[in-house]
Amino acid sequence: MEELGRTKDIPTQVKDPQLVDRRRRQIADAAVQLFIDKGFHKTTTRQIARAAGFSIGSLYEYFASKEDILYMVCESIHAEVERGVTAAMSQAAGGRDALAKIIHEYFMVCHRMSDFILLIYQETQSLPSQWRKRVLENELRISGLFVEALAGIAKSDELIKLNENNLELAAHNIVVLGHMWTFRRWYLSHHYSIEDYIRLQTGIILGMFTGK
Amino acid sequence: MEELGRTKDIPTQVKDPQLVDRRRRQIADAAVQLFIDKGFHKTTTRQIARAAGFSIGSLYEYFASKEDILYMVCESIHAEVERGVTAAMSQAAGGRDALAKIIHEYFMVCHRMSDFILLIYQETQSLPSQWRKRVLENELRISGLFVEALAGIAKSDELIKLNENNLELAAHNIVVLGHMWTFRRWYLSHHYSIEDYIRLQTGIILGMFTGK
DNA sequence: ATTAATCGATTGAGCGCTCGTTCAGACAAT
DNA sequence: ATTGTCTGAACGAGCGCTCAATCGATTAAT
Repeated sequence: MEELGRTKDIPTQVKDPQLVDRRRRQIADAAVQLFIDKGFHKTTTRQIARAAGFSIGSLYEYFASKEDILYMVCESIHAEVERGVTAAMSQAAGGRDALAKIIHEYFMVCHRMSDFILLIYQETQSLPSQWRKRVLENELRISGLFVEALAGIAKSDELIKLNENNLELAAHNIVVLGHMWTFRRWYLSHHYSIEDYIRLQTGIILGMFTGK
Repeated sequence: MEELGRTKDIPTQVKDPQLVDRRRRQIADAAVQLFIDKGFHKTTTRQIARAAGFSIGSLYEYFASKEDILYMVCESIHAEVERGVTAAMSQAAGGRDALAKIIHEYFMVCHRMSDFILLIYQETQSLPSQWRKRVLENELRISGLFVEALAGIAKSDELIKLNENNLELAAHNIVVLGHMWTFRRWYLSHHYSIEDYIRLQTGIILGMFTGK
């Protein structure tokens, strides 16, 4: 988690922008772990402040509300996921192997960010509506990356069964099957290693497109 | 929602078992709607009692804690889903059409129970651990129904690519792609009707198994 | 060089309030 | 009179958030 999302819309009392950024990073890093461990509602603002290393008063110099903190956490998670996904895609060449490669990289991102992705599934509903909307836009933008990638691959390969609707839905399926490793790991991780999971799912997913 | 799950383990002060069942049903029906609308943590016990039609004191004759109510709600949702799924499977004959039929029925269950399934995704983490475990067992049992169904179909059809691991994972995939309609409906329902969704996904899923 | 004034950043006790839960008593049925 | 059920006022812990006070550093005045 090296970069905050677009959080410039969150108001603050503090003048120095660099300081704002540094403090918000501290807060986000502390908060995200507490949210993962105990959930958003059972985490108190005092705990966040203490974990971040300063007082409750200071915390409210950088945020207007507890929900603002959750929003920033969600933004930074999505920023990190998006970075991972774009990195995966820039590495990929063309054709079928490219798809397998992208799936592998993306699923590893999901594996690495398991707790964070799960948090978004569980706590997005706790956001005020205008920020929930933004978080869903992030989610959609990430899915869009897969739509583009699939479209590119479809051109350079004989993947017949991909008309427009089909392709979009297939992209969402891939995204969600990556998430599945996070929200079903209570079962999956006891039966498959991540590499097994990726190998099996890749086979199944490629089957989606090559079926006669 | 016509039947409670196995809730006999929830303690109560009240002697008459029929009354316990009736009151708990009242409470569950009231609570589930509040939980869906506002979330578990933002729903108060007083609101639940009022919506159920009696006082806060009575509510605590039938439950020991707010979490108990959530547990019963989750149980009854899973009971309803399981009923829907078993009903779908008992209708199905054999072969490929059977699979398509099961998918159709199951996805319609997900469509009908959208809010409820979403609630389980969001609030399972709020349960005390011994009950969270039970809820996940329910989820696993439902997935198991699909494993059995797929195994049965695999015998009576030429679905080659289904070794044991593959089959189990494919079952989970179907379950999750049904859930996907619930937790991505903010996007999907604006682009596909439920019938479109089922038709497209069925094509994609069948491709999973018939790939060369 | 020393002091005074100013400023942004930080603090934490405390405010007002809500929550989940309890319990002493009311009521109804037998 | 006893038992089973229901009531809602009362409790007190804990919440998000505020704000008057303080701190430390930088600047201005002497």
